[in-house]
Amino acid sequence: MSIVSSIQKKVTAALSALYNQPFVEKDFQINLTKPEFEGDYTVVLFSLVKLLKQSPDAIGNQLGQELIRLNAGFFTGYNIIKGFLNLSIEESYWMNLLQNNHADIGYGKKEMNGKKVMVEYSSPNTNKPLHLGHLRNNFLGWSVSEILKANGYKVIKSAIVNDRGIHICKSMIAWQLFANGATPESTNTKGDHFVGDYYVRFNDEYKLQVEQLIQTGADKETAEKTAPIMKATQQMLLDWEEGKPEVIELWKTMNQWVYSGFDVTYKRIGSNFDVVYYESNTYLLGKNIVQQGLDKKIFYQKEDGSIWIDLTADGLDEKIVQRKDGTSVYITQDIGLALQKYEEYKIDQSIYVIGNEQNYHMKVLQLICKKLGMPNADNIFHLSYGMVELTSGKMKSREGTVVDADDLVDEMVATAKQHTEELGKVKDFTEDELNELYDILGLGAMKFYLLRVDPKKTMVFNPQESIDFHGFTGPFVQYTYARIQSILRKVAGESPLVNGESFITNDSPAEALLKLEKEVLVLLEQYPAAIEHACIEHNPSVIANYVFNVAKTFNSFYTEHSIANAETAAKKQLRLQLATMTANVIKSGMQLLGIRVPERM
RNA sequence: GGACCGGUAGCUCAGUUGGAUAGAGCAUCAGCCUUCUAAGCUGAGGGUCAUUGGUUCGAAUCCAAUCCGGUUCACCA
Repeated sequence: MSIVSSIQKKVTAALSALYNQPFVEKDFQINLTKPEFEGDYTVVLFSLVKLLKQSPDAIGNQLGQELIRLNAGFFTGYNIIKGFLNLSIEESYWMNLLQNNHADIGYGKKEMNGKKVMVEYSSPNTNKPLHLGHLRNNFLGWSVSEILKANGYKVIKSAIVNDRGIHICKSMIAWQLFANGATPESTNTKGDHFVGDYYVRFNDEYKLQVEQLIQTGADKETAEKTAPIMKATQQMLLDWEEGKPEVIELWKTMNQWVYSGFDVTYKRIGSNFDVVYYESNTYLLGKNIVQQGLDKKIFYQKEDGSIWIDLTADGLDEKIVQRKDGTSVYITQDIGLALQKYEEYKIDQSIYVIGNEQNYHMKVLQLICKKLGMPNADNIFHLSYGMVELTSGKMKSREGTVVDADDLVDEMVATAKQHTEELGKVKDFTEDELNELYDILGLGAMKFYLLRVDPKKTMVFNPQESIDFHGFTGPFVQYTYARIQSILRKVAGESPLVNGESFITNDSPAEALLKLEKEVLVLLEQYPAAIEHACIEHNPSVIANYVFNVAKTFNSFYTEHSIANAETAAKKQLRLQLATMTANVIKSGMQLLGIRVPERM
């Protein structure tokens, strides 16, 4: 139990005893005491004033005395300033916290709770390579999965691959027209980039044809519909749906190119999936659901045969669920897949990591699932995240203003290399060790950068300034870890110091905690709460901010006080444990973000 | 036009259930390497929390209106 909730309990008990009436935690508030005042935690008294009709000072004094009377070994004193009751905590509490948890690698993580969650993320299109926006999605999906695991959930990571449809046919047509049989191998190009180039090529050609048609007198709309390359693409989609062998063959080949490219990127950034759904397999799902919905009169049919649902009573629009030609639409597939997920895995919760441009769509999806009476429809959660914009504006693939994922990774790793070489601290590393370090640092910087911001907010990336390695960054946190490891390595060589040994012994009683030591401890105590908070909010930035705070606070302590050359043996032992626990929390927290930490850097 | 999201320091972002004098990083300026890694530390300057009104002991936080920005409202996916 966290110290805040344990104080809450004690205060509730004391109040009930004093005033002979029941109190709940919401009747008052517990905060960390501001550093300028004496004390550790503060009870805000104002809300009690109303309930008890007494002055804040009177309540504060009664409560303070009662708390100390009931918890003699826990609270050591109190003071009241302007309606705030500041409580001081017995030092042994912090000593015990450190003593009991410093070596616990699983500190802050919960026992398995028997619940299953599916996290769907990444969900790429197979017509172009991944860009910065996809990276945000991937890092978020991964991190949220790790956070759920740390909170005791069993997590199934899934992806739905958008491998069919008109956009896929566009790159296929362009390849047929312009490639002359070129392949990723023959051009020495990464497969996803190779296909993406033809997608761009399609758009260039299409634009050209539309302009030509407009010049010969066609209006814009007709031109866009009748451009030969577009007509060919539409024909190809029909051929694909009919299963025409040469189209299927080309489709398979080109998708395979993309997958092999994606594999490289996913491996590099550390994404993987337990289940991969392909839209070419799922796009017919949901058709029988439409029939059921029609029978139950949740859906209705228009004269032309198309099937709809009326959501106007819920403040939304009317939504089509099946076309007049009997084919299913996007939302129908999603309903089908949602149901399939439940049936296959019996999941308690289904999380979709999808950009906020789909907020409306996901709202509709959930509502329809509810109306259809699907099990667990209430436990569908859209983890909606904001776009990554550039300082110059939005990323647009057609205007060539996308930040390519592979390029960015390369750049980050190269920057890591450059910094490392300039500093010259790891000259004895082997080639392999160096490359691993560059990866850890480069990717760490990138992931931290994308995860430290609240997911739901649109964020801005400046390609000129790129991503920093100083300050509120991944490498800053990694550096703190590496420095601690350096000390621990050094001390491990000394005998007879045993790492797990208590710093409180009979012949050397515990010395008072210094201000900076205590600050670190107070923060470390909050780690379990941070993990829980991050889970409830589905928000990795909680962890990123927390872990930065820990690193920063530890660094202040580190420059001020020596660990290996502490004043006394007991102090040394305490600080070694403090450093160990800090390192463990950093490593654990970074792992929740999908970021590795180096032993040296 | 309807719905949803956002607006906090020059820039990028925190800010818990409404709590004490609104915080970090970058950038700028001034310091700190003979002692555990300076990718670090210490300090300074920098704010009409978009605006106005309301709720109350107390508002960046809640409510209303307004302004600005974004997303969305397809027989596309």
